[in-house]
Amino acid sequence: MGLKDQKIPQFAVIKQYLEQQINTQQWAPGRRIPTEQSLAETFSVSRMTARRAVQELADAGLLERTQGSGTFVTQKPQQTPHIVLKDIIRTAKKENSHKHKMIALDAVQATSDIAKLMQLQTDTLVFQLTLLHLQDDQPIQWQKIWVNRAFAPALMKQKLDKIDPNDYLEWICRPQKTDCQVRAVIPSASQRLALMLSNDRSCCMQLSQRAWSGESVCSFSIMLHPAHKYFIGDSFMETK
Amino acid sequence: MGLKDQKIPQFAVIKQYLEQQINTQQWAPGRRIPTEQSLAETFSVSRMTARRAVQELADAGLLERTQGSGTFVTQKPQQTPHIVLKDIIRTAKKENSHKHKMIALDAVQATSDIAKLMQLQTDTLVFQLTLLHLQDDQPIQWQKIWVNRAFAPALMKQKLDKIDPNDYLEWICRPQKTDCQVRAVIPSASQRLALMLSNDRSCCMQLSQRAWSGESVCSFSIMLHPAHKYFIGDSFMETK
DNA sequence: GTTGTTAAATTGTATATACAAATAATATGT
DNA sequence: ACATATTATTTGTATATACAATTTAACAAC
Repeated sequence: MGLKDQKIPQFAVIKQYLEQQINTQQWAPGRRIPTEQSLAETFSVSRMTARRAVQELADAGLLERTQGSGTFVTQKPQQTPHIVLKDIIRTAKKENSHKHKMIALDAVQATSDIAKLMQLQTDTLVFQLTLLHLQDDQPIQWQKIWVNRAFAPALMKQKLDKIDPNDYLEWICRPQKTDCQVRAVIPSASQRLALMLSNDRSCCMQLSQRAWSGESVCSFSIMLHPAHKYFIGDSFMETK
Repeated sequence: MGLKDQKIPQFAVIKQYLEQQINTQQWAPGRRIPTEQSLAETFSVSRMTARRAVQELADAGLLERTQGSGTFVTQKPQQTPHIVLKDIIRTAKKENSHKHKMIALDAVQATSDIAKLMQLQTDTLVFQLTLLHLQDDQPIQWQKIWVNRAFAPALMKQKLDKIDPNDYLEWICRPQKTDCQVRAVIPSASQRLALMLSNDRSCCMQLSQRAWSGESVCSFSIMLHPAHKYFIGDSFMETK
């Protein structure tokens, strides 16, 4: 065999060719690309092999296919930007610079708002935790958690001064899915005090998160971060 | 044929079965799933059909495959949540409830900060636009845009009262990539005035976005939204 | 026991074929 | 000219088969 006999499969070769045509705008968005049959003949492969190349690019969103009509270059990449929600607590824990402080721990009746969010009856008993997270002894997050008692009946028996309630809950509930929301808010007086925000003209990034296990809500959590210590997205603003 | 003879293809049936086994934890993460051959026999289909079901779930990230060994349920220790950055201006435009107002339009020398962000020499001339976006005649976004003149030399000749500068820039620059960042900020006096925020105890969600074309930055934009009119993520807080 | 070889099992790539389903183009009938 | 029917094109689903590549297990040699 020749020296250059790579193990690049043929469908990958076709895929590469198609990608190149699309990315270099040789094939404008909306334009129809060669049929599977045509590609198969051009590259001397079977239709199924050509099909795989086209199909995978369609799955990736570069192409759109309609039965009977053909395959077309996707009109709008239409990239609504995605961003990752960074978990500064987890980061701090990895650096061993994290501590937490329990502020309050009660069993209370769910308000109608909380009950709705957690899909429980109003006045159902839920655990309510308030805590403060510190990094290098500086407050970075004020957190309030409401916990569905069905998922963590022994919560109040735990040594929640030693172990982070979030870790305990994750261990117990094993949530598979989460809802998230990000808002900018003005902290209350007590929150400002806890976060040591002297300036009364300060605001916070509030992260709300609902943890699901199957069809039930295990917990609902509100996390408040001082705005100057937390942002989300790419960190291009502080390059150099 | 029977009444219930749906057009559900067989690979989809197998896919559904596999998904169910995984989601209900019947097959724990890390566990090995039946081989293609085995699935083919169980469901009385050819191996290629069974393969398709497995492959598509692997592509979706639910399964992991290794040649020679087998197919396994993916272990996902934790999922860092992703959220989409909603573009309320685009939404408003679709509802025909959008207007915009130019506040300022100049050619200025880039400050060192802006120059760094846009990868230009300090003091390079850039266009600087300030505008206000309204939905149903209510201000929803204050925006400041810095534009690389190389990408839009004729910008100031446009009728930017009629056409949204963002649309013009997208048309001209055709950005392929964007950097994004979200912060909570306290608006300045002029911003508060423009956004009609009477309360001085209000804060804003600030979205910074850098648009790239190839290796160059076409524009940098800061978008300020009143906190009570803008959030990102899932909208579970206002269900019902 | 350790090492090397062989064999079996499993996924990966590829082909040739057949028919179904949806669309687009063409022909037909009035 | 217009509506209808037919045909051709193109993608979608499915099968049967073959061989390659990789991993795991079993076995043999030392």
